[in-house]
Amino acid sequence: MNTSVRVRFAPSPTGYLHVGGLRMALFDFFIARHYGGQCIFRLEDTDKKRQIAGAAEKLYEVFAALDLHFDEGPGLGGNFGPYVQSERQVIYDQYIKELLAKNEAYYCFCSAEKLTSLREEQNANKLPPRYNRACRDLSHEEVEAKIATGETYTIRQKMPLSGEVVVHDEIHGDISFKAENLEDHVLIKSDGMPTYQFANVVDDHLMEITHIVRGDEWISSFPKNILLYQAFGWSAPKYIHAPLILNKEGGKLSKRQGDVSVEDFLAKGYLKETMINFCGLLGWHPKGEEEILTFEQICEQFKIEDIGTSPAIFDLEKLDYLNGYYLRQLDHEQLLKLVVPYLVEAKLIEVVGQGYINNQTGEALLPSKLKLYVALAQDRMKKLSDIGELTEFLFIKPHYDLELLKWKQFSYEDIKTNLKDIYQVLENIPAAEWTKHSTSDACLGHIKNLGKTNGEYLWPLRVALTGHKASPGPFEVAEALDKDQTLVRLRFAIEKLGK
RNA sequence: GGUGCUAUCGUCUAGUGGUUAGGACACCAGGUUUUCAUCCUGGUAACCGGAGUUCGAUUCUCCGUAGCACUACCA
Repeated sequence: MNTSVRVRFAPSPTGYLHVGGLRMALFDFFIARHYGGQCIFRLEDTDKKRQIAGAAEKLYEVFAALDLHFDEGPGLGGNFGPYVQSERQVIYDQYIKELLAKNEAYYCFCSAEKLTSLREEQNANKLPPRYNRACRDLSHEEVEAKIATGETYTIRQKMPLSGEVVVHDEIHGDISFKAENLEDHVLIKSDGMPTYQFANVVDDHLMEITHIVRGDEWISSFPKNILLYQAFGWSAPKYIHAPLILNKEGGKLSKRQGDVSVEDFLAKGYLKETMINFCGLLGWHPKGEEEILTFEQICEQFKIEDIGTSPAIFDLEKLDYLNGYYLRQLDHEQLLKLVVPYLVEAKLIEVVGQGYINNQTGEALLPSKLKLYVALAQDRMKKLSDIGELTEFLFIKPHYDLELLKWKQFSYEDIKTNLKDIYQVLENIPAAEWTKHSTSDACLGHIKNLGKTNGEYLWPLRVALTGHKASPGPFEVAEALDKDQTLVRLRFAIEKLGK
């Protein structure tokens, strides 16, 4: 018997990774890594109506993008396979026979229509909708006869008729349910496939899972699961029901509202560090006051007993903050690499061999220059996809209203004079010495000598270079642009003012 | 309707039978040689309600209220 911690992430094949799913998987990883165990991936594809081709591969891709790697799973190997439930049919067949033999389960021949009308009737009479156990006490002969005539059937679990079932959750403590509220639920569907409730328990036992982390929505089926373990005579693993993640309105996070698929977040340019840090903090909190944590740091700190109990709202503002923070930590080389696909998408550049071309002008762009462009946006980015909007003015001469050049109550005449003045100063700086420091020193020195204020020179200068009311400072922009382009833009502004 | 879970600033949360109830995001103000952003400093802001236990409850118990989940041959 394996004594180390084993946890599993067991998604159904929905075709994408939900942020709630990521949070669950993350908790699994944190536990596995903290307590020194294995994290297993198992695909729960027992619903034939919801089959999606390549679901496991798609999920693997997302996890790979997040640098998260399972220890066992389909295609990964491991001694407890197969790790796809649809490939485990013989196992379920064997175990349901055992349950039947132990008289812990029974055949049910009630049709779906019959069950539906029963439910409707119960609802109409304000009774709790529950299976009436019509087939629970069928004799062996009756069952044989029905099967012989080809009647379809399901197999249901025999629940206790009275008493209380007390189950223990690692964070909620004991939870008790009255037997009368428990239903003889279906274990094997009429197509022969197991339900989640059955496959899950059998697989968790066979795969020697020690800790089950799942969402709070499963609490209501918790007693059924425990009863199944008991029916088999197995000891149950520890259960951890983690709080749900809600949207801003306090409702369920759903695909319809967008913003639930991890792929989408990644595509928009949220970094893996952000997703891991942010989702890791949903329903769990470190002991200390530092909230910016790497995967490794969380693994080190993560304790099961620190998992919270109340639902958490997925706060996009904090996600943006966190992503901005991680973006600012990147060096320019890393940032450039990450941002190139977004610049291409924004049609600002094209990648040609090892270099780039400015898609707006058709001119070649040195990587060192592009790096300067990108660096200008770094402090302002919330996500990688912001890059286009933030740097567009560098690639193409900006259009702006004349009025934007005005600084406070200065006249166009004043602005024009100042711009011409600054032009002179800048023109005198040799191209080879053109840096943000040299331009800044020269301009600021000049303004100071004149006894003027920075704003009356620098505001129009900045607008002339960027065309925006909010942008990086003029000297950084001038450096990124180079001397020629800076002077071109200045002349353009001066001409504009001349009209 | 039934069953269950949950309840501290707007949000994520820490915390305690006696605390100036702490941090982070957001927000506001000031500073950082022009704007925006960054950065720094400061600030506003919370224990759902009612009983009970107790010298004393935000903390423990009960009731209520609210939110959410489940209530399928879906997971």
